[in-house]
Amino acid sequence: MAAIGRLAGVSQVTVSRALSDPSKVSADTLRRIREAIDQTGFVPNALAGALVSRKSRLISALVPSITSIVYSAMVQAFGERMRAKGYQILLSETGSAPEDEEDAIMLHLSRRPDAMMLTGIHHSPKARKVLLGAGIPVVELWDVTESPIDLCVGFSHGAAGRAAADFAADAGYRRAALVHAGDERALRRKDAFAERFRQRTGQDPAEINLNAPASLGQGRLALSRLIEETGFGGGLIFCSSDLLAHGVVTEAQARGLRIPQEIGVLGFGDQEFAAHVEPALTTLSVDREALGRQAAEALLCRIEGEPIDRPIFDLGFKLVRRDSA
Amino acid sequence: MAAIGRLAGVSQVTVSRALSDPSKVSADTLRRIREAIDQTGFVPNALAGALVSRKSRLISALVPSITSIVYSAMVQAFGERMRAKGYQILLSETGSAPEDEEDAIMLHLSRRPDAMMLTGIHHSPKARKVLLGAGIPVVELWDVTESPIDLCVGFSHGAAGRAAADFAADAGYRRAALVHAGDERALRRKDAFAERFRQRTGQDPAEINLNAPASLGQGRLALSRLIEETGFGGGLIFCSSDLLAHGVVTEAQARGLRIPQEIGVLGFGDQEFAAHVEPALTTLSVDREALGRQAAEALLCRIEGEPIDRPIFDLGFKLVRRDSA
DNA sequence: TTGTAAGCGTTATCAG
DNA sequence: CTGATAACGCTTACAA
Repeated sequence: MAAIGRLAGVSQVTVSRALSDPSKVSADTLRRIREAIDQTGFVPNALAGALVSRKSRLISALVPSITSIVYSAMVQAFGERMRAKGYQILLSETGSAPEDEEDAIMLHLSRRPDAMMLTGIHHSPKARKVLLGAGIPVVELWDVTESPIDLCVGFSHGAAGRAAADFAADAGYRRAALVHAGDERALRRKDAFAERFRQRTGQDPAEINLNAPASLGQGRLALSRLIEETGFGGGLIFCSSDLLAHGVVTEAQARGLRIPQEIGVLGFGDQEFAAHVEPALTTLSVDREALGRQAAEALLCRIEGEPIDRPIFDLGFKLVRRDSA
Repeated sequence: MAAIGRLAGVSQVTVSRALSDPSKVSADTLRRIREAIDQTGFVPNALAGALVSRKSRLISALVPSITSIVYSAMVQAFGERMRAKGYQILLSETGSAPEDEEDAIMLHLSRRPDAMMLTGIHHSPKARKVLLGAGIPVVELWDVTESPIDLCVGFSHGAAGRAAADFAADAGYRRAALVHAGDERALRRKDAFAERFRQRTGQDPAEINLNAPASLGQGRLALSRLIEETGFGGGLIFCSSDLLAHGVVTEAQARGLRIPQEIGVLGFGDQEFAAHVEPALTTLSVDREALGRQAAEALLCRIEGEPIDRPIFDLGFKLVRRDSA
């Protein structure tokens, strides 16, 4: 900046002002500064700016995985809103291990983000403590709790599981099976489903825990295992994601099983393809974009010091009935 | 750090050393410093460190979209390798407009990343200039060129299109159609396919430009339009992504068209589901993880000052013949 | 509207 | 092994 100032015949501070608030500088000075910048290809150092102003304009975001459309669509909406407000996103994948999340949190905090977005409401005690001490707004996503670190935006997985079980019972299914990828929130939906389904029908659902990232191939595998290992002969299959549900549908068709007559398939997420699969997937719809947008909005309020009446945002879910169940 | 030093009875500099290179500090001092850090919940300020050391340990990555598995899988592999080496990823979506990319580049550069990853080899002249001036390693992904900004890792889209056309001609297809989402690299594959197919068969392929993000629904729409608008009656359909191909397959089945007897479907990418679709997709396979890993490796070499004999990495592609064509 | 001075929290350098 | 001192490149007072 000092060099630019010399070229434009002004001091370094004036260059700083021209860049951060052009209205504070005379039109002529501004023009000369702009020229000097164009000539030299000067790029201001945001590190130095953040250091002294204590505002990094950086938001950190921690998600289990970016290859899952579930999280990437949410981060996309989150990032879009943040970018519109002049913030950049520092994104990290944390996997599913809590200790990895803790490391990632420390690393992110060292960059002094203006706010942080976390996935889920389960964090190590140290992570919680450090986050509280950082004094920045924090939003926890994909779940709701009465005791968030700061803010939370999500929905109740217990309620989602019960809604799925009620749908199954109401639709007359007497048997059910649960297919899931082993992620913590999916487990809670599954447990809630099992409990409610048992109450309603007296039957225990069969269960396949894939312990692997959800994929079409895993979904096909799940139906095969369900039939071969548990002797599943028909009923409703509640999958922890639409991708698994799509796999189950594909495998059912390959085996000549009729959907929904012989087996019903209930997905989760209402991803783009759900409506276009043949037969179209019945699924629990979650608005991932709304989740991301609302999280951004809430953080922005906190950053700008606006009051928030209730830090818990329950965005709910919707059961979308199509043709697979 | 000064406060930690006071607690541990040492100077601020010693604290800095204990953190950056524990071997430079006596065991006893280290222990006292660690204790003080645990007590206070101190998190070092990487902004200040980066400012003075001129090493931010930040790598910026620019991709068109993170919701496309094509890019997210690549970024995942890239990020994994970088994280293992102690770097963090500053990720931004640039969309497809070159001027947005230019803005994103400036913004990223202001954070003084140690290296930068770009998607594609087409950038605005100003972007090129600024990048060259930044003096950091740059890798361009998903394409190869004889004149990269610094490094490039990818494959030839022209060769891919020609390989697809040769496959079609060799397999005896006399008619072909092209379905694509309008992205620049897909257009080059398509053009190369069209030219080669014309040479080989004397026929011009029909074409559907969806001008929308690839999705299962868009793939179904594409086949409908192909049949209704162009009167497509059979032949090979070359899709710009597996997702579109999956949509075409789904729509064909819904219409009772037999694959590959009546229409052949050739995808692009070899995504996870390609092998599990019914019928399994024949596709051009691109190793996205290898792309990300190789890009990381090349940047790491540059950062560490190791010599690179040839800055152009052509990772190629493979035609995987399955059942859809 | 512009300039001066101070300082953000580190690392690098040199000395002991 | 440890400490003092000087940057790094900005923003924030405060003064002119």
